[in-house]
Amino acid sequence: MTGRVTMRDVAQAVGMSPMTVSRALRDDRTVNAQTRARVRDVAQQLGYVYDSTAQAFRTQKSGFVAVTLPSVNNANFAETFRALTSGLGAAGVQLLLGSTNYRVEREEELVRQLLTRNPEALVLTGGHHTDATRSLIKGRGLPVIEMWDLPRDPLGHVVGFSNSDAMAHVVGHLAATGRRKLAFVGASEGADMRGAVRRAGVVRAADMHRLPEVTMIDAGPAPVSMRHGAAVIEALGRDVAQYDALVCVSDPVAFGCLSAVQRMGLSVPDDLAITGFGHFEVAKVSNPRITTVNVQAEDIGRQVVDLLQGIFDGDVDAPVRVDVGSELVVGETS
Amino acid sequence: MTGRVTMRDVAQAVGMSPMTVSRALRDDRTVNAQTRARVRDVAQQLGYVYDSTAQAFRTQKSGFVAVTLPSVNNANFAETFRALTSGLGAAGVQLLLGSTNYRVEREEELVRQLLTRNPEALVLTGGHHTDATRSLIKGRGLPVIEMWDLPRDPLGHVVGFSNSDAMAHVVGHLAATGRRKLAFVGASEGADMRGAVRRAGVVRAADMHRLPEVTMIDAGPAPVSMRHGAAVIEALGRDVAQYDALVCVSDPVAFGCLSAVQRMGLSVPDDLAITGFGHFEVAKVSNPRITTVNVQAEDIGRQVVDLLQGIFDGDVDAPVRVDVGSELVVGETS
DNA sequence: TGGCCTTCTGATACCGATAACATGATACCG
DNA sequence: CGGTATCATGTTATCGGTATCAGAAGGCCA
Repeated sequence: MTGRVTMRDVAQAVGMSPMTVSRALRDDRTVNAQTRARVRDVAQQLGYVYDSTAQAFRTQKSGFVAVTLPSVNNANFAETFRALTSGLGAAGVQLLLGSTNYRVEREEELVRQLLTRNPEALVLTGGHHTDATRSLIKGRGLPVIEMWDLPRDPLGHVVGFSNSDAMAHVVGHLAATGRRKLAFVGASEGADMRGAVRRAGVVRAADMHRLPEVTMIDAGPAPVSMRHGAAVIEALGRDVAQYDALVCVSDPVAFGCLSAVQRMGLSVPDDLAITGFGHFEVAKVSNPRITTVNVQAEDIGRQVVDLLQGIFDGDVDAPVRVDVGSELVVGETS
Repeated sequence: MTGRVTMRDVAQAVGMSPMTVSRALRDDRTVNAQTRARVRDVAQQLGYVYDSTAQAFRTQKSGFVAVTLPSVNNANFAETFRALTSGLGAAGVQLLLGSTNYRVEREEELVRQLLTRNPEALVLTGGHHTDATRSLIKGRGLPVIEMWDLPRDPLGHVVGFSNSDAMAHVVGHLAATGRRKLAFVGASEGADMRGAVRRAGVVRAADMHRLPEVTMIDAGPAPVSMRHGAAVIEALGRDVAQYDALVCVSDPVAFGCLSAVQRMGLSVPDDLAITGFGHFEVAKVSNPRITTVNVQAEDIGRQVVDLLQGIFDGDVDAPVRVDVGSELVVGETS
């Protein structure tokens, strides 16, 4: 019934004012060293727990950075998130995470919700948003970073790479090694914009290299993963042999395809090349290793952290655009 | 300079008191329907954004549930988290996520930090905590749920399964199919308690089945994944053929082992059986499919949501213990 | 007509920390 | 020794919602 322990209680116990307690707990040097120590001791004894909500309210600084990801269940996004957490955690900032399930409407809802927590910055994955999302964000003085893409018309800062260029490298590599009849394996057209950009990149690059039209193989609604890759190839059966190469939207999909292709007795890369995207662990360990694109998920996270730190320190005025690039990693499937 | 838009501003604009605005925005039916609509319109027009911090402060209800996970970059934990997010999001609760990197000291630090946000419940992964963590939690009236384990001496509620029993099933299966010389592939002894429990389960079960002593193969500090499994087997070389079966701490590790074993020309399961844990996607798609244990990560999340809902509704008094069980899934590697 | 109930709205205080300013005690200076 | 700098602490007001109680307006009944 005594309710929670507040600074007032601690103050009373040490015979000082709450203000002194506040200062002591924040290690303010204007407070006498002995007093500081005593306050800390007593606070500990009383089981005092600092109330960040009250602080956030009074100072109008929440200590939160809001982040949206399409999905946590994706090693690359998870890696970015990990880098964000450890980088910002050191700065005393907590992350507020939301996942959009690859849908911009869901993102809108999330942003609406996250903004009510008064975050000090907003980090969005991707550069496609609903108009409502855009207008929610604009006007407010809130720093915004879009990551994992290089949007044409950014909301604020950007840390990403060109999905389209990355795919062009993959297609260039395949063309150079004599592959001509390509199929792209990805999610159904629809919500997943990053997937769509990759697909478009493949088409454009194939065109540039004067390859025949790229066949689109639909592995189902996003997110698509190993089992979808495997299922769609199983459904296709031996017909898959008509292609020289399967260009997959991600490594998990590529692994699914690889596995299914091998099961039907075809040889990779002899009968057919397969490429992935993202440099997931499975691409390095699978047998054969999958040709893929390294996107430096962790680096994206780190760059975002650096940028945020600069913003909080007031060192950033103009919008920043960081291209972390990407890199073709030739494996044994091509 | 005008600062943020508050309820006061909205109230002024509609010529009513802030209290009425507050009620209107919360859809309180005691407010006249027309007034409600008008308030909403005006709020929208002024770009008013509700301040959850102020609400949390005044009502002493944060709208947060704090969750700790060993790692987000793990499909099973990510799946549990997804289930929690979608289940609790519907109830208007937001998740505060922290990852412990499989270390109890890090968990302690995290819990300390999370508690300052005044969460309405705390969901921890696993049943091993530092004494400081335990005392931080006890005493406070905060509902606590430990998940993914069935701890002997729980802090509060529990939703999990027996890692040890699950491993016993795996070993039983191997013994029944004539495997005798087992090796366990897992992380170094140390922080990861779930891994340690699995290891102990294997040893005990092997003993029970009168198998020779189980060899421990150390794949490095937690978390161990595909590449660690592959690396440790590569380092072992053909010596691996002395075992009848590799019992791996997780599916990714098992896949790494499988891949390395295949690369050196051995056949699975003819020369050697391999088992995993967790029913990860890779186990279903790999070639051959990996014998594993299905742990229903999503179900754990759902059960935790149900439990929390019960707690918030005041329907739960005594500590609840839910065993979601686990199930051996025999694949093609054994 | 008076009394009472229903419907809607307002006034006030408060949640816990802290910014901003004020104050009391000492020390130190020429 | 008066005056000013320095150090340590206290006082007051405030951040933006909302619980609680009070009250005005209108309808209904006997």
